[in-house]
Amino acid sequence: MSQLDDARNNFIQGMSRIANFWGLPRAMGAIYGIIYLSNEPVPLNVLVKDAGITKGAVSTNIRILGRMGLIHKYIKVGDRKDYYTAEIDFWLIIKKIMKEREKNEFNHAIKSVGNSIQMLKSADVNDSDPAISSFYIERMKEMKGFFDTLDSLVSAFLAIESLSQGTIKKIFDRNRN
Amino acid sequence: MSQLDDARNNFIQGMSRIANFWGLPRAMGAIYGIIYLSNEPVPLNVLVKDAGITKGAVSTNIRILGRMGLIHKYIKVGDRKDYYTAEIDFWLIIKKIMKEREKNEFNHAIKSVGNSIQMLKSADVNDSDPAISSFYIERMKEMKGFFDTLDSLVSAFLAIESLSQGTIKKIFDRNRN
DNA sequence: TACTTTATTTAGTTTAAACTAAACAAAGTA
DNA sequence: TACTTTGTTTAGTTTAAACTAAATAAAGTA
Repeated sequence: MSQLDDARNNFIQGMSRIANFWGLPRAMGAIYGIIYLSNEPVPLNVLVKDAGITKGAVSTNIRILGRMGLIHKYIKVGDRKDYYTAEIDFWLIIKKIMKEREKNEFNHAIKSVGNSIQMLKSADVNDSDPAISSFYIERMKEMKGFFDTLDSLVSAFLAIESLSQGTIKKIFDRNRN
Repeated sequence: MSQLDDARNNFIQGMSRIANFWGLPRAMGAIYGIIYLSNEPVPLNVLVKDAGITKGAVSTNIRILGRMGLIHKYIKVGDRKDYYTAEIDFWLIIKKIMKEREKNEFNHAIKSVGNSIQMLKSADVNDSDPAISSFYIERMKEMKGFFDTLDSLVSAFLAIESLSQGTIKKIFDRNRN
């Protein structure tokens, strides 16, 4: 086991932990780490060996990684194997995930806050305690405001990042030693 | 079941889903939702009833919510019950979570990327392929740069938000209809 | 056509998290 | 002191996710 391998293993382990932190399978993090640290497209059988899981598990994990835009399928002509490369533009990954948030659970949940407000606003006045109703509306609006601001924030940054590759990084790099 | 209750249930359900999305117990989201939508401190027995889980489960969930700064314990004199109130300043919650990130798993994992780079830099030159080593370093630095930038970004926003309450919200509200 | 190689799907197993039920602890009250 | 009320801890159960093993599919090759 060379020092290079040690560093690589350490990195891959870190990716596993990050995945785990985000509620994703540890193996998914490891797979991304392996592909990310390869200078050539990686076939499935290598992932099976290096991540230490079966074909089936690699297959399902890699499909999800692909959907999230973290990896890309790469096909070599005259070779039936599927190869995979890592997306290395992390801002692009975030952008893709944000774009697809319309469809996802998190967005749906956030929207339900807006729905709840609407439900209260259109509630029959005679049938509901106005003090409670207005308290609910106040609290819910507070939360909705926060989510909307967060959303604007992220959108703004991704827009800046689109204008000129690496803008944000440059701004902050100037302030670092 | 009044329209008010419908809206409340809808909101609490939304909180459960958001919790679930972040890899937290659904019940934890529900508990926070219940407390958040109460204009007075909520005792444990109400949470048991409204969230539909046992005392034990409420007890453990509420401890974690407290650690995350999402709720606060509130003690009434001459009353042995513990009551709970919701922290409604979400920026403060983020700030607290960020401050405690030093101790947490995510930060540890991110640091491991920096460690891996160090391992490569201090690797015995004679004992390692320089092409692979420099490729590894390049990739790892790319990722570390991204994490550092993200970290700076979040810190900057929280600093702005600290300077004057609600600054960010105001900036974006101006741009909304 | 039969055989190989590869990826996906499926059925069943393992594992870990979150819960319940119940014991326990703490602290007041009769 | 015994009893009540409240919260926590613990042992065991349930559940859901992620995995393995094996069947299946797909597609090329002899």
